[in-house]
Amino acid sequence: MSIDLAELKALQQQYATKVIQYDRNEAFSPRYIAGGDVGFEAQGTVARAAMVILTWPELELVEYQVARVPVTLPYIPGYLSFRECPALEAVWQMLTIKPDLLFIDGQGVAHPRGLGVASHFGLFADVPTIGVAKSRLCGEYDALSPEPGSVVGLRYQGQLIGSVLRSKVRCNPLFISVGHQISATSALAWTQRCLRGYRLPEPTRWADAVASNRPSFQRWLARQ
DNA sequence: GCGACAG
DNA sequence: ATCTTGTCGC
Repeated sequence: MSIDLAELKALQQQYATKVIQYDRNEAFSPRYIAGGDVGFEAQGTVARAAMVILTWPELELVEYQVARVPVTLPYIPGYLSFRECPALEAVWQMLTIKPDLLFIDGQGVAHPRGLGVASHFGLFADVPTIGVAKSRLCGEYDALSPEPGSVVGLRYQGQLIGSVLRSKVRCNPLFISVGHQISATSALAWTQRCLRGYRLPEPTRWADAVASNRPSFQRWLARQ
């Protein structure tokens, strides 16, 4: 049976109206901040989602989980959340510690219909989320200065939908956008606060390390 | 019709 | 995303 994109599109438009783009609670001090990422294996037939729990403000890894779920949809630009959310939901339920804030690898509202994977999952899990993408899906932005820390707005159809941040020198910028239950200002601020000298903020960096079993994660495992 | 296009 | 080694540069 073929994929009914028109149906998924209608769902996105419906879900998008439920996304909260302001802070759930002003000036909150999170205890745990999480990161989520999804990879694929077995010729792309299985989605492998990883989530990590870090303490704030130390940003030390205290828990990680990995879930494998059969893929039900191919990658179609603009419909990524339907492909990755099932796996993200699976790892989410495995966590013994639920975070106060979750960073997701991908767009939040910086999406043609305002429902990137960070927003879609935040809505489903009812948790504040921030979308941190490594490349652009839609929108335009002015040239970015080479200095780390420089930021410019991401616009789409006359609206400000996110921020383009040079998190590290000589690295391509990050595309930050509201996921759910957070303001655009806070989304950018928390991303900056979670930066520790690498291109990716710690939550997303660790989630990627776990999902891909990178050396940094292997070393952490050995020390446990 | 042509180019763009998260992971 | 994934397939994959070395290599140039800070």
